[in-house]
Amino acid sequence: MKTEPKSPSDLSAQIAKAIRDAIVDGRMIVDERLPSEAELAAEFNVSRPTVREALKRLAAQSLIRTQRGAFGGAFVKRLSYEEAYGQHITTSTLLLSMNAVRFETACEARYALERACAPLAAQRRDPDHLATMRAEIHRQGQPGLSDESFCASDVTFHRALVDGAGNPVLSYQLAGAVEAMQPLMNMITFTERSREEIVNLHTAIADAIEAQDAKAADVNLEELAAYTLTLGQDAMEKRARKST
Amino acid sequence: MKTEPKSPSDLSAQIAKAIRDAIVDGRMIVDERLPSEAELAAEFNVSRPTVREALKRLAAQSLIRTQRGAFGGAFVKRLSYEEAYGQHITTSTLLLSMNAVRFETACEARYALERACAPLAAQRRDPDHLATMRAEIHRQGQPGLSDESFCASDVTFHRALVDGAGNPVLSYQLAGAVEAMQPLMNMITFTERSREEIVNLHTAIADAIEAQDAKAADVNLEELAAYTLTLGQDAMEKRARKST
DNA sequence: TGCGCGGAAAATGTCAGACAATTAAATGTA
DNA sequence: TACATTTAATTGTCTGACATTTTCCGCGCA
Repeated sequence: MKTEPKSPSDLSAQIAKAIRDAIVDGRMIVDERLPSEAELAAEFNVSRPTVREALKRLAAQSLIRTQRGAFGGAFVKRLSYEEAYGQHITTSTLLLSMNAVRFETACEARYALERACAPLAAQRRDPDHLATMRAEIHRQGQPGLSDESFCASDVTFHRALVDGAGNPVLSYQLAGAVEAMQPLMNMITFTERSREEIVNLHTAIADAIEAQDAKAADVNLEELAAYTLTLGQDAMEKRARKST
Repeated sequence: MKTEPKSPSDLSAQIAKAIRDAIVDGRMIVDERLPSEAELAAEFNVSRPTVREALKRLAAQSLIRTQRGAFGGAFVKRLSYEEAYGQHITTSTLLLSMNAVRFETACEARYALERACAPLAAQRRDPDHLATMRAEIHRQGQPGLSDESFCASDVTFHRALVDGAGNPVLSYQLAGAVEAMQPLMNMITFTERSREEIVNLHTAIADAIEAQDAKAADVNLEELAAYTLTLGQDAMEKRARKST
């Protein structure tokens, strides 16, 4: 665990990088214990607070966990799907919101990815996820539902579709695309008319999955993508007009 | 920026969360300056080292950047695509390596996602990315190329395909899936026979993109997926036999 | 008046030492 | 043997100090 680069400042970043590298390329394995803070401080010739800052950086990335007490310390942490999901969603959301990504771009990405999942979801047809989809469709038909709740339900529906593919790696990669769209979708005002349209398409998609008809699922997803796009563009246009 | 949860220990995590929430849900905007460490310490009733640990956590997620000197401090950082890529790739790679994801699962996810990009790449047919693909195909045909280099070239080829869709959000989401596969692919020994097969399929894919023939691209990607899967399964089998 | 130069000030980066809190192992006792 | 107690190791936090970097402001000088 040597390797001290010579970039002048930010010792804690250098130390974090050295340890991170050791973890990423397998020189340290899951649940292995790191040296104590005092030992690391001695090893890198820095003070304990500096080492601690480095360790906190790694903790923020879920690379280590710490235990207090005797024979405690920092341990290499097994990255769980849940934590990876969370990090990915946070990053994706920020990426979209901070870089003023166009609605069309995000929408295109999201539906392209979802359409990749649909055939697998149809093939596997998981009853749990199908039930979730049906439940969310029902909720979306309730009158008096706020736009935000409608959006949240939409996200849940699509997450169920993605998870229905039964591939956790796929679910992880797509979690970001689906969830990060929510803030953009929240700008849309869903009229009764558009809700009906969406619910119909959702129903068609759920039916197709249930019937294991990948082709039909794809067609309806494509239509939903096109429809969402027009809704989004209308909303963007209205915002633009209002601000001028 | 109040909100102090009551979980007992780990003050720095609580403070980091409070600030992160403020950034994520837009109460702080890009390039806005955070209070100085001393001010934050006073605000949260903790010492400066504790505040610093919290800030380092945020820095590790590229949420803030710091500047030294007068009128320096911590600023909300605009998350760039490059940094988001990097974080996503690191997380994806660790997720796969630490959770013993089956080769089949990762492979299925990767090709499902790539097939989602292919129609867009075909439609847009970017000359730069096409040139990259051709160059990598040429490299893959060179005799004497190590397995590792072959893999690296394969990743570059597929990255070019994905980037060819011309959708940065899509590229970001897929970067993890493509790059994180590399360690798994590196376990495979590529015979001359299998390299030829792969190069042929790569060529067919590049041709299809160039001809804007989405259907042909999809078919060849599907075939490549199936072939990669058999290669991977062979390699896994050999490893299993060797270890028994 | 205009320009460069230097010091003051503000902020982060780093260090040293101390104490508190927590936990597991070692030790002692019934 | 089983249980309670001590002890040692380790992280969590605080205080105070100094080093370093950078900007701003005013001063001297042409």
